[in-house]
Amino acid sequence: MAKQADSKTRSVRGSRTGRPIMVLLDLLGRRWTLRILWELREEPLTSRALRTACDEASPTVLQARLTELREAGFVELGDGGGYGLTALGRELCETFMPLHRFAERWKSSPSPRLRGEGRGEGESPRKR
Amino acid sequence: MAKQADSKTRSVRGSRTGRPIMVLLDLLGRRWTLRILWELREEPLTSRALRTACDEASPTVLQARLTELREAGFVELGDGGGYGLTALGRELCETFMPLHRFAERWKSSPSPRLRGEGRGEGESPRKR
DNA sequence: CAGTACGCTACACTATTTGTAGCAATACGC
DNA sequence: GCGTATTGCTACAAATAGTGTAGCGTACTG
Repeated sequence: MAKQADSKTRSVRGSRTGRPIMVLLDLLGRRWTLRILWELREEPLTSRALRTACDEASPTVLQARLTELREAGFVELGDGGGYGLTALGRELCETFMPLHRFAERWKSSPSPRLRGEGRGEGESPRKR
Repeated sequence: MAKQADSKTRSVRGSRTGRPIMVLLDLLGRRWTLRILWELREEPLTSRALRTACDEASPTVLQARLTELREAGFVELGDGGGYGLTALGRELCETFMPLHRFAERWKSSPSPRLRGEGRGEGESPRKR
């Protein structure tokens, strides 16, 4: 099925429009992708070190994500071994920096507790 | 689905540390999560409209993501029906705005073409 | 040569996502 | 009231993606 086209063109599920933001959103919305970028933000890591940093995620996915990220031009395999962000990848990562501050704020905010309001009225959350 | 604890506490795969950034990264690194936030950035949408906006994604995942996002306090179900971002969700979405610009720049940059450099092999293709 | 670390792959198993169908509750027109 | 349309939401089998463990081939070091 010729699954690999140019990583910017291939129409995976979640982005059939071809709009770059959608393709990017789809790429980043895969398991471990954001985490990998995050772990690589400071310094390059060897594949093994990256695996450790990512809570021992299975090498299968890591390898898959790393390949996608390399195709996208965000990550590269340094000649001495070890993965690092490209200039582009570093830019992308910068974009997520505010996320860290946001996460800190988020964890300390009160849990909204998901009320079944709207129209279910009263207090019957799941009765159907 | 009794497996839901507080969305900030539950230790899903990908975030066993409990560090908020990890939890957030894990939550956002699920399929459709980023897309949903993106589609909701302008105005609230009904579940059906959201589904249409997301290339007819299956209601199952959408519903799951929407619930997670509601538990996290990023999205809420308006009283008139229709999902919208909360103040917190809007903040989070702001964080991603630079992503749009980045995506545009990205699509027009040259494809790096993922060479199999690094170690020995000069041009052996990664066919499998 | 043995010992180690590297990038990467195989493969069986499990979890998540997809796609299609459909339900209950509300809102409108008649 | 009765149809009809829309809403949020769920069931469930099939497909896909991710997990976990093992191991390969290639450098390095001693």
